[in-house]
Amino acid sequence: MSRLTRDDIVVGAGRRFATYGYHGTSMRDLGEDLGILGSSIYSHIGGKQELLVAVVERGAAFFEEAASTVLAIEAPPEEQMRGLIAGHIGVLLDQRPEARTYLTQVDCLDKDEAERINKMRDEYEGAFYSTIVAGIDEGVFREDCDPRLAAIYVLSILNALERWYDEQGRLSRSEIVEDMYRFVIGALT
Amino acid sequence: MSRLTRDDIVVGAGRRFATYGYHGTSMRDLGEDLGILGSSIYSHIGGKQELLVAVVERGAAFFEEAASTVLAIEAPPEEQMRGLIAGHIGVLLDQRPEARTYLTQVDCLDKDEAERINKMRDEYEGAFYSTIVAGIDEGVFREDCDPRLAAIYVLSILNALERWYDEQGRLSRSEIVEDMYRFVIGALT
DNA sequence: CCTACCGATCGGTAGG
DNA sequence: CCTACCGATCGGTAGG
Repeated sequence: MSRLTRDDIVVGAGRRFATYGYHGTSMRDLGEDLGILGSSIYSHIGGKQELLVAVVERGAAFFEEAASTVLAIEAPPEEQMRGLIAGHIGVLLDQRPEARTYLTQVDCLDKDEAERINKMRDEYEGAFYSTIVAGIDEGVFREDCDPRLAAIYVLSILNALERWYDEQGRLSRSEIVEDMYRFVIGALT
Repeated sequence: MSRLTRDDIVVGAGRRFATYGYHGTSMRDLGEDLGILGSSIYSHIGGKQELLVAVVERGAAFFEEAASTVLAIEAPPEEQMRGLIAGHIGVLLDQRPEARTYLTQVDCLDKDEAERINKMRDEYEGAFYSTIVAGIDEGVFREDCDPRLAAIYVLSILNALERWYDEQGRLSRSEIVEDMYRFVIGALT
């Protein structure tokens, strides 16, 4: 049993926040998960709010990295969209606590922090938006479609996955990617 | 200033729960909104949890009523889907506090209540599922589409609306209905 | 990372 | 619906 690091605390906080929400988590709950007292957490971090910021930032970073990896490779819009969908689902399922906290606990952040995170979210949404616009410009996607709304729709489908997907269920991860890709491409073409 | 009814309390609770969440709302906060003391609320209801149940039940009932109104009218699957989309958006925007609480605070319910509400949600989802299956059977919707997943996707798009739609924004309600309908029908056909 | 606390706030009750 | 509380729990600190 060695001492915990700040990262250990942030990871533990992510798990709690994802399951019980920010307001549903006490520092004593979190301490119990980590095997220390609630008051001991304060030797690693400044406060509960700082912990939420750290978790949400990790979540945002995972999504951004996935998107920039996809956008770095030159590919037709359809393939880029497939990559964005696969990447998003990967983050959602591999980094579930951070992803979920990022998606559901943003309005527990202080005003300034919430604004910063929402800007990051808008940038990420931009990856989907640009891909759709490129598809329209190249004539492979329908023209009678508002790309800004379409980007929101695609992300809505993706983000909801975390609420219903069961890793032990009948559908594999790649089946989900394939089904969502077909649905989205069907809507866009 | 006449005395408040139980319904007044439930409506007020819906507003608070929708904005700050169940755990982010104290009985004193709620009392302040209503112009009474937190402790006075207990002359109308048994406890905070009972209040959440009442709000969430109202939310579920609004959606169910909208769906059964649509399904009561015989119509081709495409038109039925348009009705379900319009009805869902209507509830989401006209009953925003209850709808939002229903969509986001279910896991703050005690286990038995949560299960009951989730069954209601599944039934509601069934309206979308049946419509999609009918469309496939009649040959107007694509066959290579999992109707169970498609129903989830459509509801995912609809439910997310509450997070981004601005009543004062550039898009009218009927424009949203039309755009979502076109996206969904594009994906299903 | 623990001991020993702090003031504030929580959901809720008794009695009127 | 208010007064006057209750015990429990909250986020957080001082000092080691």
